[in-house]
Amino acid sequence: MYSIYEKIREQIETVVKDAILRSISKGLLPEIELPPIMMEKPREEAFGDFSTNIAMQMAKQARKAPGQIAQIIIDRMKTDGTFVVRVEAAGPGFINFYLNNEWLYETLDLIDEKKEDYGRVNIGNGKKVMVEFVSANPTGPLHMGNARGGALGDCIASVLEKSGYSVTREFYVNDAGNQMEKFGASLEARYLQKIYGEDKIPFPEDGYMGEDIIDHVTEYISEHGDELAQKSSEERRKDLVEYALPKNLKRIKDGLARYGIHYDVWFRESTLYSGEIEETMNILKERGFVTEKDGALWLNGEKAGLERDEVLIRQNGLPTYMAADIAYHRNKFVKRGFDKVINLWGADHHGHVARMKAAMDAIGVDSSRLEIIIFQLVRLFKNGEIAKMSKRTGRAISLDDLLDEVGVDAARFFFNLKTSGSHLDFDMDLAVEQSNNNPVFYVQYAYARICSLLRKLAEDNIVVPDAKAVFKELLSKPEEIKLIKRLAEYPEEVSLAAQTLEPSRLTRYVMDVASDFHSFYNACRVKGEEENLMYARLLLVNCTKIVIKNVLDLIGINAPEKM
RNA sequence: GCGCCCGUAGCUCAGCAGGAUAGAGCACAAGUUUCCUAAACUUGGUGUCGCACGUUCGAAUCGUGUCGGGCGUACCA
Repeated sequence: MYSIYEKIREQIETVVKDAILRSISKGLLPEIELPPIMMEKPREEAFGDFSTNIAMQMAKQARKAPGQIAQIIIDRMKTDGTFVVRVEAAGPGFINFYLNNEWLYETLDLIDEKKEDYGRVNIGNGKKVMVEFVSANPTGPLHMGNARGGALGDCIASVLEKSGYSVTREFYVNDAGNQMEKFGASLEARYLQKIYGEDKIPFPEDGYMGEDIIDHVTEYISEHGDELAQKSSEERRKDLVEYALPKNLKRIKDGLARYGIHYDVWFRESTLYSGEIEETMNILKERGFVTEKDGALWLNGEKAGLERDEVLIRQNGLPTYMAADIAYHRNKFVKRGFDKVINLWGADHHGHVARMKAAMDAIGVDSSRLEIIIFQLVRLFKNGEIAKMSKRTGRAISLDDLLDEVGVDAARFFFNLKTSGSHLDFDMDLAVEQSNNNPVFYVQYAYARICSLLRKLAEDNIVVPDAKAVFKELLSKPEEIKLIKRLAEYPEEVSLAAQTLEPSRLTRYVMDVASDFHSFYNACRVKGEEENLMYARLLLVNCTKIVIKNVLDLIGINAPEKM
């Protein structure tokens, strides 16, 4: 068992199902096909600990009023040997269950037993899943979009790991194709401008405007001089790219490492050019998905279910980004055998989603195995004003800048505070504020407070007891009960975060844990209480510590023992 | 024009495999510390769920239309 919810769900399902079957056999309900019995937590505490809407689900088929059905079921319900102490029909036909506190005390046993594994669930069954994220162009520094995608992707990967999937984190390095051409052309232009003067050499219209390009050539010249001016353009670009690309990649790698992100695989686009793109194009040809026109090779839109045709191989013989990407995804699924692939793309790439999915079906890979998460872009706020970031204008606020200003914890926390679909305004002033306005501090403070309490008790040789040896039934104050209920939700939260691919719910969850803890702390003393009560509370405090730590570890945020 | 995302309290957002009086945090106001970290807690009001139709016993949640904001619509990536 990994979760008390699991146990309660089983109990309620069994009890309800048995009651329904008994009712049917007595002719009180018609013989119908049973809908799945859903257990939910009522919004209001007054509606019991858990409820089910099964009576309403059955109403149509059974041709009876939901309230009536609920009562029939309840009258035949046998709850011996379960947590359930009272059942009632309420509202439009809900069946509400009231539990004794035993399930809460078992929660503490479970947390104490599992410790850092509390919250681990198994919905993945070891399935191989890849999360590909950030995959920033190695033509410049990481920007805010990468920062959000990075925090999100890394946490999604962590949540899936906790949920029983075998996870690979991957970064796709676009070290080939058109943008490398543009990168080379941009470097070359800046190089020649340095030597002959800015007004003498035009900068390519679609070149990379960033300061970093200039920095590269400045460094290059100081290390290697200006003899490249004499060489051919082709050679010049090649040398400059070979100089700058590894530097950019290292910077990206270091920046992400600082951000707490470590990849299993850095996959280079260039490796696809020695056969795999061609192979993939041949498969598309064989399956009849391509047409040739105007000297180019196209993906047939009509056949693939797209609005229009898409170029795969240009007139000049070079594959498009899309051709490489199809080959890349074929590599993920076919060559490397991932059951499921999750890609994180910024909103500016959403147009590519339908095309990639269609392309997967076209090469014979079920496109439902490819999940693409589109996250909305970020607006950075500082001093109440929008702080612009743009790789093109050269006035970019990079990931490094952000981390310098707000730190890793705040960045990761804030980027995981909202659902990926929501537009995100990042308030840099709030992120560094050391007050209760700042949710990062709020949560970390709760943890530090717990650690401090434990230290104080340890000074008097009072240590956390074994859960089994504690009189847990002494925990009965509203603040204690509320906190334990919250802790009991954790595995469920992990499971939901994995299913919806929304780690933001864990960030919000840990804020709730912190809040419930602070309330408990203000209402209940530990040190100095009667011994049995003190140990019971001490156990609860330590369980809270375990849960907060587990969540913070999961989302990659520091849990400070002192603040 | 077409496509995708978003529109819920003054602000930032949850809720959206339809279900019980729509929730948090912030802001604002008043209180709480001889006591384990007051970076904390307690109490207080707020909503045409963008708008309009439709499906349903029941819609913030599903469908259609519409308005507003963002993004996309290249032989760019």
